[in-house]
Formats: sequence, structure tokens, C-alpha cells
Amino acid sequence: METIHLKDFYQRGDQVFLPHVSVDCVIFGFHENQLKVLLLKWKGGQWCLPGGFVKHEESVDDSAVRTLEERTGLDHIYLRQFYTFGHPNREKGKKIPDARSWVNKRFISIGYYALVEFSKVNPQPDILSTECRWWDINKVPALIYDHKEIIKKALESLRMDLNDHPVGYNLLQEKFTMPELQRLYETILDESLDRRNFQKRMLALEIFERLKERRTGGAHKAPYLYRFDKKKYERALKQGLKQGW
Amino acid sequence: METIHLKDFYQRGDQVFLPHVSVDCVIFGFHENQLKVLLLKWKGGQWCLPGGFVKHEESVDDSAVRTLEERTGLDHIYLRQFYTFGHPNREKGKKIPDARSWVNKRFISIGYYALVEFSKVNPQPDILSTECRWWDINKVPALIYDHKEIIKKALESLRMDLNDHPVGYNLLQEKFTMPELQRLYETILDESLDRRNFQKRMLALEIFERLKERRTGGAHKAPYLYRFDKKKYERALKQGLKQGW
DNA sequence: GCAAAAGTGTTCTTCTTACACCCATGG
DNA sequence: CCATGGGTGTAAGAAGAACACTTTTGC
Repeated sequence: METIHLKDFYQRGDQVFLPHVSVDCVIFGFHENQLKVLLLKWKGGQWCLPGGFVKHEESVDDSAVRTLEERTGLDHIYLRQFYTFGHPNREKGKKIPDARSWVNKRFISIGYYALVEFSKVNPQPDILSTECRWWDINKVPALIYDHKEIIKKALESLRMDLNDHPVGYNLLQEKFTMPELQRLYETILDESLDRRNFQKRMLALEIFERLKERRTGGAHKAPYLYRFDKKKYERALKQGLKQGW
Repeated sequence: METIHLKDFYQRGDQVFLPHVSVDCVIFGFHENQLKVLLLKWKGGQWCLPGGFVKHEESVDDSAVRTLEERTGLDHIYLRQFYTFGHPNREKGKKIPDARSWVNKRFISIGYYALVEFSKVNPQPDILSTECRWWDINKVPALIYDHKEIIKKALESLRMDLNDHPVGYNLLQEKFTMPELQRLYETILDESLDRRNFQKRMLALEIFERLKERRTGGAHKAPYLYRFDKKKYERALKQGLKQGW
């Protein structure tokens, strides 16, 4: 992350970044059987999505990648553009210290969602914020602008993508159990699934490898551990999965 | 359509439009059993997608609607945002008469596709072009920038949307036959479908009304005419159709 | 009367859903 | 020893694919 002074950013940021264009990232994680989103607390006290601006010679995708890296410390993240928000009143209530700043102008924001492994993330605030932390998807606080709507649309897109993209690889730790994978799907879809049918369906995708180990330590019968078979997983990502759900 | 002079547009267009942001529209029509796209011929002789810019106080959606109206003469068009193209080299080979013009800068383009009733369209060139006409989707000429890729992605999105949106209403004339609807689906999907299964599936959607008339005049047995049942169609649009394909 | 397209219904197969029994573990 | 969660298989139902015969029309 480059160091940039706030005053510089407001006054001369447009020498580095395109005006009127921003990127917002809905970063999903999964922890303790809950779907989480990473949010930032503005200096004003309100919460918002991590976002950024597009450098003059930078691709929009790269700008999203950069934001992701800066907020999470991770690279090679699963990232997907899902919608562009372009209503002129989307930033209602906008207040920037310097009224003449380029940042004070209208912004069209390109929405990306990311899937990250919760335990690997080291949340980092940006220069405009004081705090960066996970929120339960069902307990998101009031957000600035249209950010609530952006999250809603991100979640809808994620649900759609679940149809033909194996999604656990990005959200779970390397080794995981079927019940864990099922919780993940149930959380994203917000519905409960039949244990036996779920397992059958998942295994039918043929992208998993069952290990001989089991997850011990918990109460009750120890479940098997699985991991993604990298080769088959990659192939599935390219071809799209067989239809389902 | 407002009259605007070309020189003004290049020199002072940024007083009206946002810099760095454009809209590209892939306008689909259906005629003589072929899927068509509406293209413009630039004054330089190359072909491109109809597009436009976003006014300072205008929503991006409205900007697309305006472009659509200007090129086709139609309003209330089925329109869908499908992707935003933001690579810095997407406009390779760009040549604008005035090198200092705002238009000469990099643009991020928000892609929309539209479905229109071919026979109702009155193609109109814009101020930058000399010709506006339909091209068969399989015979699209060389296009500027990344416009070929934009069409490709639009078509992919349309194919996806076919899963849960009844699409004929926007592309066919008011009254149509099942075989015609089938040609439309086959053209979009680029695969042939079984006549009997197709009809069953369509009728199972329960959004059609079969008329007593038949389409006479052609050779062979006269097929029935159908039209969309407006109420049921609207409901289906909102709820999404039952899964299929 | 023949070729070509359209109307219609049935069977087979596949996928989806529903559901029951036994096993392991911690308390 | 019992409550709870996990492993597995089977049967019924729904959805999709495959397919054949009859009718209409222009030539």
C-alpha cells in the first residue's frame, strides 16, 4: 500500500485516479457457520464497503484486486464483477471535507464481490477509515450511500453463481468436512438442505478428495475431512458445473 | 434527439457528459429466422456498437435508454446491463480528430443489451456515423475497439437470461407461432431443439394465449398464432420462470 | 399424391426428493 | 446409556429426452 496523505488525496487525487469512477468490493468470508462481510468505519463514524478508485492506466479489475489486497492482505483472491451502480443520487448524504475536491463529485461504482478464507484475512482500514472488521451478513449496520443495496445485489449474484461455480474452495480452509460445506451453502442460500442429498450432489461433482483423516475433537461421530482436487476443480471452474439447485 | 454540433461535442462535450464513462448497447432483433445486431458505421468507415455518454445528472440506465431511443426510435425497450468493460487498452487504435478532446481519453464502458421488435425499428445514425443498419449475428464485420468482445459477452448473458426470462415478447411481433418462437430460441442458443418438447415446455410456462387464427399463406399446414398473456407474462418477469434448459 | 411442416401423446430415462437405519462420541 | 450428529442406501416422484403417427397445404 502506498502512503498517500489525505490532503493530497482530496486535492490532487485526480492526477492519479480517474474521476467519477469507483470500485466497491463486497468481501465475503465464512466463520463459525456464519457468512460475513468485511466493512470499514469511516472517520465520520458511519460504516461502508471497502472500495477504491481506478488509476489512470489501471484496469478496473486490477483496481478491485488492489483494494482487496490492501484490505485483506491477500492476493489471488476469487473476485467477480457483478453490477455497476450508476444512479446520480446513489451517494445521498455525501460529505467531503473539501467541497471542491474531485471526490466530492458524482461517482459511478463498479461492484465486485470476493470470496476469501476468513482465517487468513488481516483486516486493514484505509486512509479514510479508522476500523476494518467482519460483520455477520444478517447483522450489517446502517451503511452510507447505496452500500446496503450493493451488498444485497452481491449476495443475489453469489447465489446465482453457486449454480455453476464450486465456491467452497475460496471460503473454507484447505481441509473441511461435508457438514461444514453444507453450512456454507445453507448460509449463502438461506435455506436448509437435506444432509444426504447434499452430500450426494457434492460428490457427484467429482471435484473432491476424501482424506483418511477425520475431524476429531468435537462431540459426536467424527466426520471425514475433504479437500478440493485442484485439477478437477480448475476444470470445473472453466467448464461450469453441471446444473443444480 | 438534441442537435449538437460535432466540434462542440469534441471541445465542450465534457460540460454535458461525464468524462471517462460511456455506455455501449448491443441491440438484438430477430428477422427471417436470424438474430440480428444493430451497428453503426463511423465516419472513418469502421463499424461499431451504438453507444453514448452519461450526462452529469443522468443515471447510467437512462443514458442507455436515451441511446436506444435515438438509434431505434423506440421507447419502453427491454434493456439489461450485463457487464462493465474497464481495461485500459480496450480502445486500441482510437483516433479522435481533436487530440486534446475529452473523447480522446480513456473510457470505461457499461454494456447493456436490448431486445427489440425488428419491424418497429427505424435505424438512425448518430452524429459520429454515416449509417445504421442490422447485421446478422453470424456475419458481424470487423468492429472497433473491443466491441466484438462486448457482443460476445452480451450474447452469453442473453443465453443465461433465457433460463428465467421469457424473451419472445420483446423480439417477436405481437402474434407469432410456436415454430417462430422456436427458431428464436434456437438462434439465440445456437442449437436445435425438439419441436414437441419445446412446445410442451413453453406452454407449461402458462404465459401464452392461443388464438383461433392460424398463420396462413405459407406452404404446408398452417400453424396456430399465439400471443403473450400480458398479466401472466408480467408476473413471470417478476418471479422468474421455473428453471429450464 | 407427395414432400414438408405442424399438431399431438406416450414411454423411457434421468434427476430430485423424501426418508430410515446404524455408528461414533462426549457428557 | 443416551442425545446428537455423521455415514450410507433405497424407493417414489418429477422433470427431461427420445420418439411416431396423423393432418394440412402447395406444388
